[in-house]
Amino acid sequence: MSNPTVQAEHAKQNIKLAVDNCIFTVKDGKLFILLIKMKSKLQGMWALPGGLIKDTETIGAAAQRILKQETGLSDNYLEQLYTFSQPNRDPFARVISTAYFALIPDANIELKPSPKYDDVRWYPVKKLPELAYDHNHIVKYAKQRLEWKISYTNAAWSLLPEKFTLTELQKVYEAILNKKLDKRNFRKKIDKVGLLKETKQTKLEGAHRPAKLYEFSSKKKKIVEII
Amino acid sequence: MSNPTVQAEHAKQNIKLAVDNCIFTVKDGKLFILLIKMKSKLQGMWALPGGLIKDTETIGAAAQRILKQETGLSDNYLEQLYTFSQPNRDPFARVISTAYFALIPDANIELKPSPKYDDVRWYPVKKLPELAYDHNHIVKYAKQRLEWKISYTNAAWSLLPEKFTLTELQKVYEAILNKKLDKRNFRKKIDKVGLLKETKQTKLEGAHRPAKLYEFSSKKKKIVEII
DNA sequence: CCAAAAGTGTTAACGCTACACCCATGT
DNA sequence: ACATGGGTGTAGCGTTAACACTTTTGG
Repeated sequence: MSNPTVQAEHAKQNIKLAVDNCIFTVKDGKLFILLIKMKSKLQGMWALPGGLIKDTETIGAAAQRILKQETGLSDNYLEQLYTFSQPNRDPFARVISTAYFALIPDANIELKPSPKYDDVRWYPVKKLPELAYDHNHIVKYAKQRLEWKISYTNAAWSLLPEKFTLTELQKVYEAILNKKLDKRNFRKKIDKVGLLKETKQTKLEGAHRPAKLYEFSSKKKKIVEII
Repeated sequence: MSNPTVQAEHAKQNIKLAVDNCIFTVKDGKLFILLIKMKSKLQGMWALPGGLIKDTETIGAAAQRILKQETGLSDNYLEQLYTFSQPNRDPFARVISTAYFALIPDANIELKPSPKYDDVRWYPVKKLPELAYDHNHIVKYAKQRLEWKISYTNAAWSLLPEKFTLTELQKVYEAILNKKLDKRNFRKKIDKVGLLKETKQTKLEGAHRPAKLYEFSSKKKKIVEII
């Protein structure tokens, strides 16, 4: 550190670095996002689950750590979204936050509210409350990315259980894109992409023909035009 | 700051925040990136121009400030790329860096090496030297994004002067995508997108038919499938 | 008149969209 | 037998990719 200018700049900087997670799931054909209810600062407001990163971890690792804390899940689709840096985004300190977004399968997950928060809940993204900080803005950004991801990559797979029917898959797409899709055309495309394989099992649910169950032939992330 | 946990975390964090710019241009049908030669730390190595962000500015503003310092240019296409956070990416301190990328028009720009650096140069991206920190990695990432941008948005316009010929435009695409394009199909697509308007001027250059000059009918950023 | 880049249309293959009926099951 | 969602094919249209010759200029 022989350069005094750099040293001076270093000394001056007084900024904290955080991560905020946009954790999505689809349930009953509706898109949900995980929110927490804040204690202490901004008490009672809903916000994205997040936290400061540690000196020795990457931001991605921090996001994963927090995802696991909130949902118990690991090894999911998790992707850096954007770094938000408005100086006044946090009224209490200069905090720059890197947002991540994660997709988790239909969540009959035991949410375990950590002592850090007053509550944890899945909120339908169509009717979000006013969130703390710039989190409404972050969620808006995340929704756009999600739409893109689901249309152009195989990320949808992360929202489904191990085995699923084609109708369930289609419902995931419809929930995220917020529009109806044609059943036959949808199946043609899925078939063309060729990432699914039939299982011998079927799913019987209600008074109608049982549906074939499918699984992924590979779980690698791919860029594939789907819709 | 009533929560002692948060306070403790705050107190512990010892991370600096920087920005690194990937500034591209196309010259003579080749893609270039702006690099600086380092003084002091890692002396003699080439690196992306960057610097620490200030307590009162956004990261984007920092990127713009640095772009202006290096090239004198402002008001260009400038976009956040990714935030790189490997704990060991900077051997001297924990520095997390948000990379930006910028496109500037064919650069007969007076590069003014700031006293911070030993040299500033345009490097052809096809033969980059080994760069400082994780900058080779950042550039790789930036190249991918650039390919995508040029294919699916009107970002190419940022690489051209006010008025330009269709062949010049095509050369920009060919340089970035690193492949030849069909002249007639290219022009059909450009025409369909409808963002250009003819001027009455032509450009005469060498012993052949002069080319019509075009300009943009709008400079707004748009998402448009082009190639 | 020759060299060099500018400019210009057509055809064939492919992909996308719209659309309607039979199937397997539970009650 | 009927109600419910599962499952399947085709025709028309638009988009893309491949391809070659004429035009305008300077030398």
